[in-house]
Amino acid sequence: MDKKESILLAAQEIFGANGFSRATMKMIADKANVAFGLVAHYFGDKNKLFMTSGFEMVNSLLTHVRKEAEGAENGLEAVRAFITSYFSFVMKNRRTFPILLHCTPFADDSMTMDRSAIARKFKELIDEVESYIARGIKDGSIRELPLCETAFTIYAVIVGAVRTRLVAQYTVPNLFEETVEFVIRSLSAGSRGADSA
Amino acid sequence: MDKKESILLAAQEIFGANGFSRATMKMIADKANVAFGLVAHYFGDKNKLFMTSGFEMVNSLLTHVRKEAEGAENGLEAVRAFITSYFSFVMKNRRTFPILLHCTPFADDSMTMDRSAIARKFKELIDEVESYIARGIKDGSIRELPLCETAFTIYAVIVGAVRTRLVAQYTVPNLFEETVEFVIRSLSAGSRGADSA
Amino acid sequence: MDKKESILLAAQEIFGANGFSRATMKMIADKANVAFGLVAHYFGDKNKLFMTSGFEMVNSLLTHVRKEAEGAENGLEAVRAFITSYFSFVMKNRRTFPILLHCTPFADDSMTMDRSAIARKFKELIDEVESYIARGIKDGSIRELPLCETAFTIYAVIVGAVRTRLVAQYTVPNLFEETVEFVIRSLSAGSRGADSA
Amino acid sequence: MDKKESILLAAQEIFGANGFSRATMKMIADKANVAFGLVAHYFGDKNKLFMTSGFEMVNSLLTHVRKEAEGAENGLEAVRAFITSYFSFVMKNRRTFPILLHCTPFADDSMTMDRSAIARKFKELIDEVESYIARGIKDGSIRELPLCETAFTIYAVIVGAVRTRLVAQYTVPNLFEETVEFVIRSLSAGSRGADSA
DNA sequence: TATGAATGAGCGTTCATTCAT
DNA sequence: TATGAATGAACGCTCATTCAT
Repeated sequence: MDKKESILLAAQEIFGANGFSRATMKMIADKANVAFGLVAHYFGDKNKLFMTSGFEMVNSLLTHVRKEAEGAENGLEAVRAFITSYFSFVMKNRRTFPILLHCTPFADDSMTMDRSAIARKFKELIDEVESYIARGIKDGSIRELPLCETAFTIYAVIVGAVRTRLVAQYTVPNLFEETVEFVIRSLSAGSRGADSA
Repeated sequence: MDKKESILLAAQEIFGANGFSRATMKMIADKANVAFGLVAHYFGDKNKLFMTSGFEMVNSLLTHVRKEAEGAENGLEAVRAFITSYFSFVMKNRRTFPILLHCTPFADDSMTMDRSAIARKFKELIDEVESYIARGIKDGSIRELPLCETAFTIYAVIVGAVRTRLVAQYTVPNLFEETVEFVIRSLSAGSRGADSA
Repeated sequence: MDKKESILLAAQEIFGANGFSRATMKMIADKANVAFGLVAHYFGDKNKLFMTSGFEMVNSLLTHVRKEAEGAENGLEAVRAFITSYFSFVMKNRRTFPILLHCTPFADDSMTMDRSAIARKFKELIDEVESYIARGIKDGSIRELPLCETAFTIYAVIVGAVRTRLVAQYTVPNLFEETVEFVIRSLSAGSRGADSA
Repeated sequence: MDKKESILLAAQEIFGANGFSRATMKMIADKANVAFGLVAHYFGDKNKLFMTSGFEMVNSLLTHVRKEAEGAENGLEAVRAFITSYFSFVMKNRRTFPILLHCTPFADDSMTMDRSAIARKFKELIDEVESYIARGIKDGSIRELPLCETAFTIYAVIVGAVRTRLVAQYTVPNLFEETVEFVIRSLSAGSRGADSA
């Protein structure tokens, strides 16, 4: 792994664990085992490094969830696949994922950044969900619901659950599994919701 | 309004808008129109002021939602009243509420604070939801569901929706209303969920 | 004990234990159990309080040592009585005496104060010693020695011993007793010094 | 002279002239003609800089006095050489030596520092004196005296004399010379003390 | 490509002092 | 006599940034 790569990885970990403000360039350089001058050399200032770190992560996430959802048999199952693979991506990248809790339009840290660029990027994820819902309504697996609001609500559920798991660290054994069922019940066109699951 | 009170109000606004790290004592003193030395005089250091600001807010919130939920006819309606009054409290206190997006076990900022005190305080809110669910299962208005996971999921939905509205600022016209229906559908014991609503 | 008196006592303890810079008006007010505004009310600013505290102490010391030394049978014994009573005064006032380690021309703290006033005050102590030496040379109990240098050296020995005991806190069991003998041996006109002791 | 070195020198002067509390990092940086951030860059915080400044000085002192005392013909002369060279070191380093009046177990400033580290360092000086006394008693140049108490008393005399000269600034022409004779008389095994001198 | 010396704005905090009550 | 609210200068310290090597 070359030094540039190790800086990016270190940045994701440090920003994820500390947020933008508390993270320092020196912490990142130390974790990457490079001279701290090299960080600026490759990535410019702190803001740019933060954005680069976050965008690289959200692109990985998008690639991951799209691949999992694309084989779904209907819209409802595509939503299920999206949420399930989202959570599995979170757990697989426990060390670096938290950068997205900071570099997100839903995050406090983002409030001093280039918000529109971040918002546009994350909108891709929500649009993905919205397309599954549209498909589900068409194929009959999802009941008639407003597209935009429902997509945002589903993403809000995911955001809330991930924060509960990674940040709040309350012990809730089957949180992720129950979150999936919670959503499916609410969407399902079939009587009695997700009982069959 | 005396100066002590105006400092607390200013602290809630400034912390809410900027988070702990970016907020400065000077910003708070300026907004409260007092000398910055007075802040320390009344509230001690920045950490204590942050905690005091957050706890005052969560206590107001608790009082508000409990009052609204206590007259509900059954468990399901109590959940509805909780969420509805939670959202109305958020909108009524748009300027000061955001302190709770930071002084929360679900917040990035809390990661350097006295997490257990915060976590205990917010647990009161989640326990409130859990009690409504238990009541709903008993009275037949809510289907059989795991108590703890469901309570946390509902709270996660609320957290996510509030963040979407206050932080992300995407334009989603009926987000709060649809969030309520989304939850009610998923909980409702009746066939076809919340169709009657 | 009235409040003014208790403030002075508290000031001596706090200044003695912390020195001028680290001592605060609030520490003094707290120890005296009075509102901190009262300190300034009675004693003016911090500088004046420090000087007042020190001068009150050195006057007590002067009164004490003069009374002990005045009955001595000869000059050498007067020196002995001076040193012995000086040390006994130190130990009897362990809590308040250390103000003199700070409000002294030999102290670091004094370097920003009105040095001449302090120097003049302490010169009274050294002049006292010098008068005993003069008397001893005249009555034959002390050998021929330069008056000024010897007086200062004796006072330096005392200063050093008190610092060793009160500040350095090395464990030296008979330090004060041996210090007295050390001085007497060096002064004594008799052959073989203080052997008779 | 590089900047690191000039900071250390400036620190010794500023700490020496003002003590720990009144000295400021800015004063030191200004005297060294560097940005104040550089002080922290090289020496960490104020406490560490103070300790480093003091320890560098005491090491120089130890090296100096040991070299002077090692050629002495007997124990008494070793004591004389120790005191004489101690005083000459003081005068040769008038600007920087006073740091040792503050970074000493006998100093008021030390009362908030890591006292044990300082105490241990200075004990080397006192042990040096003690070894000379032991040698003198053995070779007959020094009378029978308690080792520990006498060593501490001699060091106390030195401390007191240096304070009189550097801090109190009374005019006492031959203070250092008479201090040496004062000690020698008190130690000397020969009849009539140091009369031969 | 790689280093770390050097800078100084800006932060939280302390505290002597003043003054209305 | 007695109180403590109110002020702001000054402090130690952190850290992003620049730049010569």
